[in-house]
Order: sequence, then C-alpha cells, then structure tokens
Amino acid sequence: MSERRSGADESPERGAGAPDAESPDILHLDMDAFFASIEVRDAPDLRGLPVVVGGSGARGVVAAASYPARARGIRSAMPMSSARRQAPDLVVVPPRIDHYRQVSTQVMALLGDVVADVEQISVDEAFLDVRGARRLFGPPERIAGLLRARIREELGLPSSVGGSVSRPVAKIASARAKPDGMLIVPAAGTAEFLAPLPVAAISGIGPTAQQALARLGVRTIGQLREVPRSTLTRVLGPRTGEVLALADGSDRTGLGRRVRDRSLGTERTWDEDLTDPAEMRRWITRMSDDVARQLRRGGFVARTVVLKLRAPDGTTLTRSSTLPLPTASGERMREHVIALWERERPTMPRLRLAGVRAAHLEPAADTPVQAELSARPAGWRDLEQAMDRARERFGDRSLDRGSTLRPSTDAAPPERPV
DNA sequence: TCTGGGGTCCTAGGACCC
DNA sequence: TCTGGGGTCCTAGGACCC
Repeated sequence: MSERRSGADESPERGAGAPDAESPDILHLDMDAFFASIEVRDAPDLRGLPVVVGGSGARGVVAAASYPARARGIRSAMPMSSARRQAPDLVVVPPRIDHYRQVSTQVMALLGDVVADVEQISVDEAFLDVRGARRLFGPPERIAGLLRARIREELGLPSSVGGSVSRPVAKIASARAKPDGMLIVPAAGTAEFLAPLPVAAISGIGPTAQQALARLGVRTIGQLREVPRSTLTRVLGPRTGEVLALADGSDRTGLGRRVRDRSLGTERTWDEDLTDPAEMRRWITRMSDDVARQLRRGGFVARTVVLKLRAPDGTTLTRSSTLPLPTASGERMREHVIALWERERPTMPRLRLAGVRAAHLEPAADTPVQAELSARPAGWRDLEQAMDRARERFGDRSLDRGSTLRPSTDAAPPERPV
C-alpha cells in the first residue's frame, strides 16, 4: 500500500499533527496451538500426528488441537468423545498446565527482551508496542520476524504475529496469519483488509452478537460499517456497539495499564453426577481450602466468595457472599461457601459441577501476618510453611485482614465484630 | 456417554446514602 | 410531606475469550 493522501483530502480528525502514513506499531503475538505444540516439541515422535491436549474422561473436551488434528476437523472446546469419533487415530495428551505456564513465562521474557512495552493478555498471547524498539531493530515487520525467529530457535515453538495501527486489527491480523505466519496491515490498507471478513473475526463478537447482527443483514465487517452506530448500540448494548465501532481501525488505545478486578477459583465437573450430600460437602470444603491456599500463595485476601453449582441438565446458578472482612483463611471461606451451598441444596439435589471462586481480591500486605512475613525475603515454599506455622500459633483467623495477632490458646479468644 | 476449567467484562435491579 | 437524582455497593446472570 503506497497510496498517499493529498493535503486537500485530509479529513479534520486526522489533523496536521497526525502523520499521513501511520506506522503499524502495535503487534499481536499469538502462539500456535500452544499446549499441543509444547507436547509435540517435548515428544518429537508426535510430530505430524493429530495431537490434542485435553481431558479424556466422559465429559472431557479438547483444550488445544495440533494442525494435523485441525485438518481432520478437530476444534478446541469440542467434546473429546466427538473428537475421537471424528478422528479415531487421535493422540490424546493429558494437560500439564504448570508446564505450559513455565513455557509461557519464557515466551514473555523473550518478548520483554526485545520490546519494552509488552502487555500479556493470556497464557499464549501478548500485545507489543514497538515504537520504542524501532530505532534499534527496524520497522515492525523486522521486529515481528525477529521475535518469531527467536521463539522458534530458543524455545522450539511456532508463533504468529499480526500488526496494525490498532489493537483489535492487530489481533485479527495475527489470526489470519496462522499458522506460523505474519501479517502486517498498513494503516492505509486497513479498511480494505477488514471489509470482507466475517463479523465473528472481531474479538468480543460471539454467537449471540453474530445472530443479532445477522438479523440486521450484517455478516461482514464491511457491511457493519454501513450501520449507524446508534443502531449497533441499541441492538448490542453500549459496550458492544463500541467494540464494533473500534473494528474499523480507528481505535488508538495504547497498551493497557488496566487495573483488573481480579478473581481466582477452581471448579470441577464429575464424570458421574454427585448425589451424596456428604460427598458434596467434602468437595466444596476441599475447593474452599484450595482457593484459600491460592490466595495465600499469591499474597491476596478476598472480599467475596462465590459458589457455582450446575445440575445434570446444565442449569447453572451462582451464589455469592460478601465477607465481613477480606480473608485468605480456609476456615472463613469454608464457612461462607458451605452456608451458600446449604441454602441451595434443595434446588440442586444432583450436581454435575461445583466451583468455588474468590473475587474482589486485594493485596494482603496490610494483614499483620502477611506484613510480618513480607518483611523477610522468602520463597513461596518458605512462605507457605511460615503461614502454616503462623496459623498454628495464632489460629486460622489471624490471616484475616485487620485481625490482631493473639495466640489461639487464649482462654477467651477475642471475637471480632462480624 | 454432548458440551472443561481458567478467567474478564457487562448489565441490571435493589438497597442505601447524600 | 412529597419528590427526585446521583453514586456506590451487593448480587445474579450471561456473553465471551483462551
């Protein structure tokens, strides 16, 4: 694209300050079939085979599919039973999440080595703003090539990169570049690039939004641009309308410094539905303890606990409870989660799934025990052990924020207002 | 043998306060 | 006494992403 606009054509919003040939400095790097690629790298015998990573149980689904598997019609999120039916020679590898996380850390470290401005958005993808790296490494195309080559050589993994002046378009471009490719969309070519693509190419447009748009006769991004923004907002809600409006390439949002309202949790689907209340209680207790442990490990306390239950027919409900004090205590979490469950037991006599989540997380640094612990440099293992010792000495409750340290052997343990 | 597990973000109504 | 609006928190549900 070498088309240049004359000064007379310049629209007011692209005023004199904006260069007329903007550089596509936002890159989106996405690892190809990440989990599956790692498994193939670690076991070269699998190269060229239809490999999937995922649960092999009755209710397992595909978490990642290698390209040979995709060639047989296997997609992620597909039930494993259908996948096996479709490709009898499928190689199913159980997930090794911790391992993938470690590799993810290596990938992100490598990106940070080349580009200062990196925003990781999931385990296997990141946005990069390469404006600062241009002088050292050259234009975005070169930087993208350099990153892909280093990931290939140093980590043995394939990746794809998209580039644009805008984040949404860079993400769309990386998806079109797959597998193992690169696609940089020049500013002037953005509209032409987007026009024929289906609206579903836009991140944030799922099945529901697609249907709503189809009712308006809109299937491509090109058609989308002919719909007034007010109509989009009315049909899809203010936020979605905005997402779509950004998809024309006019978005100039920099890399995020968003403060996320974090949460953390665990859930489990059983191959056979749970019917025994005692067993349900044991699971929910175990999950509460597990979430509390994760909170402690991460140095958080949570203000809200959420219980999630799913009946055999798929009906799902969530019930939440705001705690009197933010906590990372297993005992506190357990109390509230079990209370929520007791209330819903009559409506959910059989369970396909149960989950526990901690929401509205806050840093735990102002917890007395945490403050004490953070005063010394300690690995996580040390921290966990120290926490356990602290719990033994002061009681579980000492992990609540704002509580006072007091030996639990006190004749009359002080009860805080609840 | 239909449909996992980790999340984020948005909406909407009611309570409550100013 | 009646009326109103804005802001924030809490709760529940759902769309969506990897």
